Amino acid sequence: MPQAVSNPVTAAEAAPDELRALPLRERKKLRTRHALAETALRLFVERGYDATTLDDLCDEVEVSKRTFFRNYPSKEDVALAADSDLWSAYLDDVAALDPEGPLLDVLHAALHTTLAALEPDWDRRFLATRDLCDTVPTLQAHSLRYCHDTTQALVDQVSARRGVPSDDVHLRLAIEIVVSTWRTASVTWTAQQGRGGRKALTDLLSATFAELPAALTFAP
Amino acid sequence: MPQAVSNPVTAAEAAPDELRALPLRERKKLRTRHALAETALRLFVERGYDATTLDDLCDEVEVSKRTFFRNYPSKEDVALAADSDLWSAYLDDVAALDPEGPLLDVLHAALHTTLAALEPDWDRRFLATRDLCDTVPTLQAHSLRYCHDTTQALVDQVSARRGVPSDDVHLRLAIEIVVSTWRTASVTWTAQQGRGGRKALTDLLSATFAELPAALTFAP
DNA sequence: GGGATAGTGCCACCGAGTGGCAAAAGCTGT
DNA sequence: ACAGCTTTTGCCACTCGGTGGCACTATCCC
Repeated sequence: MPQAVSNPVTAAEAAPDELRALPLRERKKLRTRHALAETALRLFVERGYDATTLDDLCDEVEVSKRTFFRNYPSKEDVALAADSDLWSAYLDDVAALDPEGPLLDVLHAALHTTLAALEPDWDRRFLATRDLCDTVPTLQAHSLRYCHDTTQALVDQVSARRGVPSDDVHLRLAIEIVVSTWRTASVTWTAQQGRGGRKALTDLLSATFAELPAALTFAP
Repeated sequence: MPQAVSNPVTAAEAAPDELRALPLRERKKLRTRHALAETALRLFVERGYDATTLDDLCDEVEVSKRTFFRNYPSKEDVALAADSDLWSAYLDDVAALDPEGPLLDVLHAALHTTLAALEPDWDRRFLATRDLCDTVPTLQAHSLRYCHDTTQALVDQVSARRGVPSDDVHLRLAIEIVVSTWRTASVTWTAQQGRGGRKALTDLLSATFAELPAALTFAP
């Protein structure tokens, strides 16, 4: 009697190295997690976000809806996995940093570090996610919530690290500006369909940071 | 046989002046709109956002759920009516403005104009809304979407008005910074439970704008 | 008055999200 | 290899937010 294999590894997406280390159970879980995010992004782009039900997605990935919700708290979150990857890596990187010098420069530099370390196909996923956000209001909303949560987490982290009170206006302003600058750079990059890849994005980021002083006195 | 009055005016919230001008049908509709927003805010604060179902709300206001959705597109939107009031008034005010001088100053001044013109009880509603946002993630998300939509609308408006291309980096940066500054001031105001009322809020806003240059070079 | 024109209520329906429990898969010992 | 334990999964029933359709009522205009 042939054994029913529940989660076979397809030849295409074989052995992702680091996974080999983990126990089998964890590997399986991570694999369905990735399959869910990947398939969700594909379906959302192909058929549209609203037109794709979670039942469709779960059919495609061959898991139950219950399993989906054990991996992602909501339909929005699976669509925004690329955002989540960015911000959680960024928070880790900033935490691992030696916080010397002007805050804006430190956070700017850390962002470059984070971008450089993301997986190669993050570009594509992030770009697709941005397109989705531009057409689906609730995705835009939740994407902005990620920014906001990151802002708050950064405020807490920096305030704890250096002796700044967490309600310091300069602290919050500076961090809000960092995130706004990132968003502006990313909007510009997205507007040109991500042309130039990640290098173009990081260049754009630096250029946008450089324009901050001029923006304060901008008088068209 | 006693006539069934569908929407009687309670003594407490009588004749709001300007409404008298409108045709009866519109007046009724506006009244249920206000009742929905007012009651929703009260119930959300009293019982919690998630614990309050739309059926509860509709029972209280004595309208059908269908009628609710003819007035507000979602549960989030009725909770964020105060945000919506602010931003739509702001967009109108900026549109009616003569756009001379540094953009940041113009938009800052317009925000004061808007705040001064809002109804007296807007303070209370806005403060309650902010508290809700701090505990309900989806409200936070949709509140941020309002900010983002306003940002985008301002970009379009200013770019059309003056000869600036709508993808100009300075333009977007400046407007993002205005909104970030507002959010920072409003967070500070909320953190102290809105002490000092609207005057304190506008003072805080000016003070926060004044700290922008210092924030760029902030080095704790 | 009477007919056009909203706005409303009701009903059936879909999809997102949750709780509970039994089955299965993986991880131990021996 | 097998029994016993833990973790993960699948299934079921359920709640609630949100939509479409249609009949009904209230307002408006003549």
